[in-house]
Amino acid sequence: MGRGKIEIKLIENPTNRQVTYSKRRNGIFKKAHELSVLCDAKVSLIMFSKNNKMHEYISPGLTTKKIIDQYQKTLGDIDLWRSHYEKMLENLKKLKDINNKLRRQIRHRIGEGLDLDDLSFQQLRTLEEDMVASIGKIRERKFHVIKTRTDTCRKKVKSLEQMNGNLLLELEKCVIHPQFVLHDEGEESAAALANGASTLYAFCQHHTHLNLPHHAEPHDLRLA
Amino acid sequence: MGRGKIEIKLIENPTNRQVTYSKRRNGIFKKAHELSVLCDAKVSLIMFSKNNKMHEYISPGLTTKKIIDQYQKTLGDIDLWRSHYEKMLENLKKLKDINNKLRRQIRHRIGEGLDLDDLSFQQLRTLEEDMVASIGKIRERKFHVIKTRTDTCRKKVKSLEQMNGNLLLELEKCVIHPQFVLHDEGEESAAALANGASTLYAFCQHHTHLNLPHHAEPHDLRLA
DNA sequence: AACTATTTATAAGA
DNA sequence: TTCTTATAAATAGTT
Repeated sequence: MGRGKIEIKLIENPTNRQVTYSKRRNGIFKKAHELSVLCDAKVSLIMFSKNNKMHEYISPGLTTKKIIDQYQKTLGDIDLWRSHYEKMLENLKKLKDINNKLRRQIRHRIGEGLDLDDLSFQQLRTLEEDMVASIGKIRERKFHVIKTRTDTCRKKVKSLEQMNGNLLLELEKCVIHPQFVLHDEGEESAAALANGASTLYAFCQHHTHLNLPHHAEPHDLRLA
Repeated sequence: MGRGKIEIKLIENPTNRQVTYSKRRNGIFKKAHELSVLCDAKVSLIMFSKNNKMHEYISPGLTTKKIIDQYQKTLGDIDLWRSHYEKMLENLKKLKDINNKLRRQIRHRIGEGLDLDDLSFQQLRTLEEDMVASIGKIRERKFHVIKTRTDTCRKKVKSLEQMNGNLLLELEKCVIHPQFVLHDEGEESAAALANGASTLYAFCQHHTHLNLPHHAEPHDLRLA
């Protein structure tokens, strides 16, 4: 009904669609109202546009709630909410069961007395074997972590030793060619040089001791 | 629209009203569907005739429940059901979370590689210590079970030995006082007695071997 | 939002 | 109910 016939399929043009929605919505509301009056029918008409704007019509003297209540009552036992609700309850129960089983499993693995009581001898043996295997895996992982750590540490040590060696070489050059050191202080250079060199050397030794513990393992390793 | 114009007021004639209801209902449903398709709108249309017959239309791919939910949400209705429902959803989520945590804990205790990776060295050590302690408890329980078993077994053995002894004594009595045995068979009693006695003795010995293994441990114990 | 040529819905009759 | 059909009503495209 209009200038041309249209196919009943989504109107792609948004403006067009919006206009049609608006016009037809009014048309439907009018028809709903006419039906309500002409036939004394109870009509609930709820609609959401594509952009989720809501519009509703409800027969005079009624509320949407009343209609919905009657609707649910009519559907009776096939009550959408009830079945949904019951499914959720079931789900909750299942999850709780699973939870309890998991907890029990953990308590078994922790070795809690009361829970061990309901394991058979055979089950105890299996559990023990499992645990031994698991501990093995955990230790493996632990040793891997240790190894990684010590490797990293050793690399650091090596690079520091190298650096130390280089520094010492540099220092020796300074001692052999005093003109590169303390040249600002003029006549005091000899004494200052002797002093400075020994201090620097001590410094090197000190840091060698602190940072390069070749034989002492780190604290964590002793605990392992 | 029809042969004549009608006033929008209750149709008094019931037949007429019913016919109009039927026709217009179809018309409205058709319009509702067209609106759904043309404008991608969500439409819920519920109606009750004067005699409470229900009819509904719902946009394709939707349920009346969904529409009503959205309706309530849109109105911001602080619907008891909704809050209840949402609490349940929350509950479900929490349970799932707990579930996952428990599973993770178990996987740690089982020593699953990927899950161990996210434990620190310190955590690994703690876990290992825990496991060792747990294994200790499991072993304790196992040994307790073993002990109970062997004790029970020994008691059985003792009582059976006793019984055996008693039986043998009884038997000896029979041999010494043949009048208590086979007295029904009259003249054949002497030969029967000799035969019977030896058979009974063999029987005892046989069962002693089968049921009283003093030195061999039960199968389960060897596996422990 | 108003107009209007057309299509669609439907009241009344069969 | 369903079909028919004259007519009222709705509305697509246009302004």
